[in-house]
Amino acid sequence: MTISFTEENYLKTIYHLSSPDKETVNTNAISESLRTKAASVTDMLRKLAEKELINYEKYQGVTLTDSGKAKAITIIRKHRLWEVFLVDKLDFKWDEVHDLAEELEHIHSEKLINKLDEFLGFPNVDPHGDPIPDKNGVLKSPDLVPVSKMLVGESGKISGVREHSKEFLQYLEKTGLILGQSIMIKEKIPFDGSIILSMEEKIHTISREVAKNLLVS
Amino acid sequence: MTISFTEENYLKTIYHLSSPDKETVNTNAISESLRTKAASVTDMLRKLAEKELINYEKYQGVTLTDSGKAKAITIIRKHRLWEVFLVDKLDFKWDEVHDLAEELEHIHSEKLINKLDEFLGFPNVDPHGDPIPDKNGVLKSPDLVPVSKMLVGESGKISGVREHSKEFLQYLEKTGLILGQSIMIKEKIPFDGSIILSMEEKIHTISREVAKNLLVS
DNA sequence: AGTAATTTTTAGATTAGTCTAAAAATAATA
DNA sequence: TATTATTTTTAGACTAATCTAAAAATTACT
Repeated sequence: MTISFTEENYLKTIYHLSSPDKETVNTNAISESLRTKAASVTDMLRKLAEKELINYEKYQGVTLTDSGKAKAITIIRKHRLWEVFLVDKLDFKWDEVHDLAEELEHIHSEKLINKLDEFLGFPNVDPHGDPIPDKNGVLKSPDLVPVSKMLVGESGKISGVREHSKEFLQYLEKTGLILGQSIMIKEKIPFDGSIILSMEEKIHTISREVAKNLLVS
Repeated sequence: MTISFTEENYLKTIYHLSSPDKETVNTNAISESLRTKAASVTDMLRKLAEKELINYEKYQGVTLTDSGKAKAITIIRKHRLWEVFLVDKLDFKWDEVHDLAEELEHIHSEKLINKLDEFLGFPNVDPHGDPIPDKNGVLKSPDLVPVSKMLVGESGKISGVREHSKEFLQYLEKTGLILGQSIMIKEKIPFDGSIILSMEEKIHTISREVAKNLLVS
């Protein structure tokens, strides 16, 4: 069964929008995420259901079937491996690779991706700290916590981000809050949720928004 | 101006079908090469002419404009660089990379391709001996001659192929007629055009068809 | 529970790329 | 040159993915 570029994007989006606790994803969420209209989403959902890639009941939202989930995970694997390639081998910056990987993830060749995996040394995470599914679709996600959830006095290592926009990543880069850095929470401001932390002997203040999107282990 | 995947394929095909002596390409040649119907080609030609990528007069065939040619060369550059990557870095065989490169050549990023070029050490030719245009679209084609044109007693180094099918490349591989080998013409059989040559002290016979598609320098 | 607000779906249209069948132009040949 | 054969184009239709506008279903709120 062939699966189009567009269908792949829908599957990936549904995968990203579903969480372990609330698996079902609704039409509007998908349309927002893909910047299409809800009506277009409905059409596509019918098509994906036809192909048994999703479970779909009118007005009730969707979940991925096993085969749909497998497809989505393959795409994510490809996306993240390409990101590693771009950063590690071609010297791209971590804030430059997302859009390119969105294109590369649709190249159809299992052999290619497995050889790329090997070439890169079977990496476990991509440049943003996101885990890379293995050849069999197994994804072991290290459990990371957002800085916003840490308590005063706790420390940890920056290990991932929840938001992949260029703006956010460039801000982190500029501030020095990059993967691998150790931080310690000094103070939490109740008023606006901003957080004061120390890193390499220096003091930094980050907003609640940033704290929520920065993950430590 | 955006240019679609399909439009790119038409440009590339037109480029490949035009030769220095007979630049204009006709509808049927394109439709055969792309395995579409002539009617579809006509539609697309109108569109490409509209975008000033080709010169098109009804019933008179087409030529590429400068901008169309530049686009075609960029695609060919990408194709060939990806082939080098696949063979040199990922250990693909030279007969496995064509179709994959056909997909990869449509990834849109000048930065990517220039970084890839650098990563590969600015190669001059792809795994089949085809020259790789540089960043500015300059393509210096080493002039190769088909084995079929060589005279008895002449020798040369295998440096390219005219045909990229898996079948042909696998045949060459099996026979040992690979790039870099030195050969010497022993005899040419007038009856069927087949050629007897020596390579590494051994004698090989190749058909006219093979001789026409194997290039030496 | 009944009404209002929101979400989702249907209906009908559009664009890109393709197709078949038939018409028109060009090329080949008697 | 007249006729035939070939090539190319037009006309009209189809599919995938999208859209807008309106209808239907669900959810939220008195």
